[in-house]
Amino acid sequence: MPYPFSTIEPHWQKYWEERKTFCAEDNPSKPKAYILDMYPYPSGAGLHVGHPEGYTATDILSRFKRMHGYRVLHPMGWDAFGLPAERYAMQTNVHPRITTEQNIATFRRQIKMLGLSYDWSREVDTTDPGYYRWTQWIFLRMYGSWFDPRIRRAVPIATLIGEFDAKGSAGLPAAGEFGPEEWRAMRPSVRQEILSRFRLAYIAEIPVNWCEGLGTVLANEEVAEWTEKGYTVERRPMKQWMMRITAYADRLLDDLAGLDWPSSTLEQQRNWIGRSEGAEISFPLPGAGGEIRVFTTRPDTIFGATYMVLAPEHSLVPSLTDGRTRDAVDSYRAKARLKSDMERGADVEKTGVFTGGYAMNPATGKNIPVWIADYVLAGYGTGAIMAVPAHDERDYEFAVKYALPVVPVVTGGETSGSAFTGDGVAVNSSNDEISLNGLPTPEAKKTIVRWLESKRLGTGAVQFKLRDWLFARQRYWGEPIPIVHYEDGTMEPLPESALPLLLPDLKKFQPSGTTESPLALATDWVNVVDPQTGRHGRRETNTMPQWAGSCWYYLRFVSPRDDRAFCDPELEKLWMPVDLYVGGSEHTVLHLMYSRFWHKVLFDLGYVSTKEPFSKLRHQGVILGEDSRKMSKSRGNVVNPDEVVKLYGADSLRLFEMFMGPLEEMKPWSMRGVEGVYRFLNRVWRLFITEDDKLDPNLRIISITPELQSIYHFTIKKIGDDIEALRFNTAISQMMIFVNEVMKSDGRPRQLLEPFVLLLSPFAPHIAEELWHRLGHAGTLAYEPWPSYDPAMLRKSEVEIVVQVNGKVRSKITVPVDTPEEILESLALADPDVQRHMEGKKPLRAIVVKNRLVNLVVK
RNA sequence: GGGUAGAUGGCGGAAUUGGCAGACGCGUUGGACUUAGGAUCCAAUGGAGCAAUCCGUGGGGGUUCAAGUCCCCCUCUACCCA
Repeated sequence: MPYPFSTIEPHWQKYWEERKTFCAEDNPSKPKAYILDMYPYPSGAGLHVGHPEGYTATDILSRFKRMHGYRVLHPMGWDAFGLPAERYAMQTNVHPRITTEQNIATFRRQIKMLGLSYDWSREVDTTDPGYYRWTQWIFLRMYGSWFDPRIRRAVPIATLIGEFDAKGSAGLPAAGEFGPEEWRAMRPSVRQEILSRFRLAYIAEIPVNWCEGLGTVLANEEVAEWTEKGYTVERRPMKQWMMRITAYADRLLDDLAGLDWPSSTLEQQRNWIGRSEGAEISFPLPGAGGEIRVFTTRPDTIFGATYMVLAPEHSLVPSLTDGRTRDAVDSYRAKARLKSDMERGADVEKTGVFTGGYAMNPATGKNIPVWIADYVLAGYGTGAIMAVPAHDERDYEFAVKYALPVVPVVTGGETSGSAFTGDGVAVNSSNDEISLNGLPTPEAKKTIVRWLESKRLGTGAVQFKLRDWLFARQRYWGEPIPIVHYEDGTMEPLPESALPLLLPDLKKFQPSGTTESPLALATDWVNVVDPQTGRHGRRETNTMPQWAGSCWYYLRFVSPRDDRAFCDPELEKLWMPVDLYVGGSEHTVLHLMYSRFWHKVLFDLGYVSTKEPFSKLRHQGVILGEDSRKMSKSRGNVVNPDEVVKLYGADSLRLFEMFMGPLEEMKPWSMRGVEGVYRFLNRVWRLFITEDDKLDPNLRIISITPELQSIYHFTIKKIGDDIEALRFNTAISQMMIFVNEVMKSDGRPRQLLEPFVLLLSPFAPHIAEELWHRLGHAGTLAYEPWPSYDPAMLRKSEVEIVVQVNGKVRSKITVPVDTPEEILESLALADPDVQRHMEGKKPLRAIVVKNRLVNLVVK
C-alpha cells in the first residue's frame, strides 16, 4: 500500500495556514534570514515544473534556518502588470484586472499545493493600488531628485534649485551658462527644461523602437521578438520618460565587488555597464562650421584617422550634405530607421554613404571625408567616430569597401588583409608640435591626451555602454505615471496625498491610434483642472514598464500593509539585505541592474540602510523536457506540476526537483525519476508505519552497531553542510544511504529514526509532519531544533587502506584508524598480492598517506 | 567574434579539491514472495576477457609516486553579449 500522500498533504497545508505557522516574526532578538524567490509573472498557462525548482530550494533553506532558531522572512507575490493580459484584453475586451486575478488565483493554488512555507500574510501584487501607490511614490522621489556628481550621490532637486537661485549655473556644465538673476527671470517652462537635465526621472526626445502594429515603444531587447513575428519596428524620435541610471554607472560597477553572485552574472553586469577609458576629441568642420565630437578608446591612433563616420541620425548630417549627396543621404537615413540596434551592430556587411562634407583631423591638419553609416549608433558615445581603418576591424572593412585610405600608425602585428587592433609602438604619428613615434600604446595614449588637452581639442574621458533607461510604455496595464502636463508647457507631479493615481476603467483596450497609450481615450481621467490655479492640464498617458514594480518588491515584503511608508524604516533595518535571492538567469542583467539602481537612489535619499539589495544570488537551471529539449507546447513535452502532484504528491515533486542534479545546472525531467523518489518516501513511511496503518511497535530505543551510529552522525553533518551550500541532490542521496542502512539493520532504532524525520522535513515537509505527529508529538515540527551530531562519532574505528604498486591498486588492507605510516608500509610490503607484483623488482620508495593509501614505487 | 559555464556508464548525476572513478537514483538482468505484479524484498550491473589482467572521465601533450581534478593546445555543447 503506498503511503497516503493525498490525504496527508492537504491536511498539513491546512494546518500551517490555520495556525499561521510560517508568519515571519519581526523579532530583533533572533538572527535573521531573508530568503527570497524571484516572484513570478502569473501567466495564463499556470505553473510549470521550472517554477518549483527555485521555490523548493529556498523553501528547504528557510525551513532549515527556522529549525536553527532564525527568524525567517520568506515571502511570495505577483509581478502582475504586463503585456499578455493587455493583449488578451484587446482581443476579448475582458478587463486585464479580471484576467490577472484569475491567473493569480491559479498560481496561488498551485504554489500552495507544493507546501512551500511562505508567509502568505505578506503576499504582494504589483497591480494592487495599495502597492502601486508606492511604485508611483518612488517614481516621484526619482523625479524630485538629481545626482550630484561632486558627492557622487542623489539629493533632492531642491538643493539644485537653491544653488541656481544663489549662484547660477556655475560648476555644472549640463546646466548651460546663467547667473542667479537670469535664473530667477526665466519662464517656468525654461527652468523646468533645465532641471530636467538633472532629474533622475526626466523626459527627453530620443530615438526609440516604435512598433506601429503594437502601438507601443519597445525596449531594445524586445525588438527581435516582435520583428520575428512579422511586426515592423522603426527608429523614431519621441518624447519619452527616462531614468538616469547612467549617473550610477560607476557605483553599479564598483559595488559588484562585494556581492556573492555567480561569476557569470557579475561579468554580464560589468559588460552591460561597459566602462571604457579613452578620450573625447573635437574635429573641426572647416566648411560647415562647428565641430564633430567623437569618443575613442584609441586616441593614440588619431594620426591614422582617415575619415569620420556619423550615425545616420546625427544632428550634424543635414548641414554636411550638399545638393549632390542629399538624395543618397536621405534615402540611407530612411533605411537605417527601420533597423534595430541589434541588426545594425550585427556582423553583416557594412554600408554607408558619403555626406559630401569634410572635417579636419586636428593631429594631421588634413581634411578627411565625413560619412554616415548605420554601424555607428546614435545612442552610444557621441554618435560619431573617427575611423582608423588600420587599427579597427569595422573601420578597415568599411575602408576597403569604399576605397578609403588606410594609414598604419601602430606597429607590432601582422596587418596585411586586416586591421591590427592590439597594442604596439606608434609610428607615422607626428606633427610640428608632437610626436608619438616610438612610444608604446599606453604611453602614446597619455601623451596625445595631454597634447589634445593643452590645445583644447579634447580631453581624457570615460565612456559607458550603459544607457539611460527608457521608462515609458504606451500601454494601459501598467502603473500610471503621476504627472500632469499643463497648458503653459510645465508639468507637475501629483502631491503624495493624491496617490495612488488609479488606472481608469476602460471598456476597450485597443491602441489609441496615436503614439499615446489607450489611457488617452479615457477623457474624463486625462483632462484635469488645477484646483489652485484653474489651469487646464492633461495627465501623463504613458505607463511604467513592467520592471518598475519588481524594482522594489523585496522592500515591500518587509512591511507589506504599511500605508504610511513604502517600507517601514525600522523593519527595513531588521530584515535587509536579502540574504539569498534565487531566480532564473534570464534576469541576470535587466531586473537586477534596475533594482540595484533604484535601491541605490533610495539609499542615497536615506530610505534604506544598505547600498546593495541582494547579498547572495543563485540561479536555478532550466528544466528540459523528458526528451532533453526545451519544454514547449509545440513539442508537447511540457510537464504539468498538477499532474505530478496528483500521481505522486507534492513531497515527491519537491524531492525529485532537488534530486535531479545541481540547482544551477540545466537538466531534463524524468517521470521515472519522480517514481524513484516516491519509492524512497514509501520506504521511509514503512520504517514507521505498518501495513495496518499503525505506528510500528518495533520502533524502540535499541542498541545499534557502531557503523550505523557513525552513519547516522555523518548523515546529520552531510545534510546540514549540503543544505547550507545548496547541494540538495547530495543531501538527498545521503538520506537514501541512511534509510538503506537502517532497512538492512535489525529493528527500528527510534533514537535515530525520530531525528531523521526532522532531517527529512525541509525536503518533504508533509510526510515528515505526519510521521512526527504519529510518533506522538503535538503540533508542528517546523520549529523543532535541528538534530546535532557528535564529531567524535564520525570517526570510524577501522579504515580500509588501498595498497598500490606503481600507482595501480593491488590490494586493500583493513587497519585501525590512525595506524602510523611505518606500520602501514610494512603491512603493505607483507601483503601477498603486493609481493606478487613486486617480484623481481627493486623497491625505490614508498608513499604513505595516513588512513588512505600506500603506494610502493618499484622498478 | 567576445564572455561565462560545461563535456564522467544505457540515462540523471557522485567523487575531503591531487589519493580506490562511477556514491545515490533511474533503467536493465537474475532471483524471492505472490492468484497476480508496472507492488515489495534480495543480488548483479562501466567495457573487454574463462581468468590472471587490461582498457576506461570529449581529443592530444605535459607536471606528479599518484590526475576526472593542476598546466598547455584542440574539438564540441549550452547560456549571455555583440
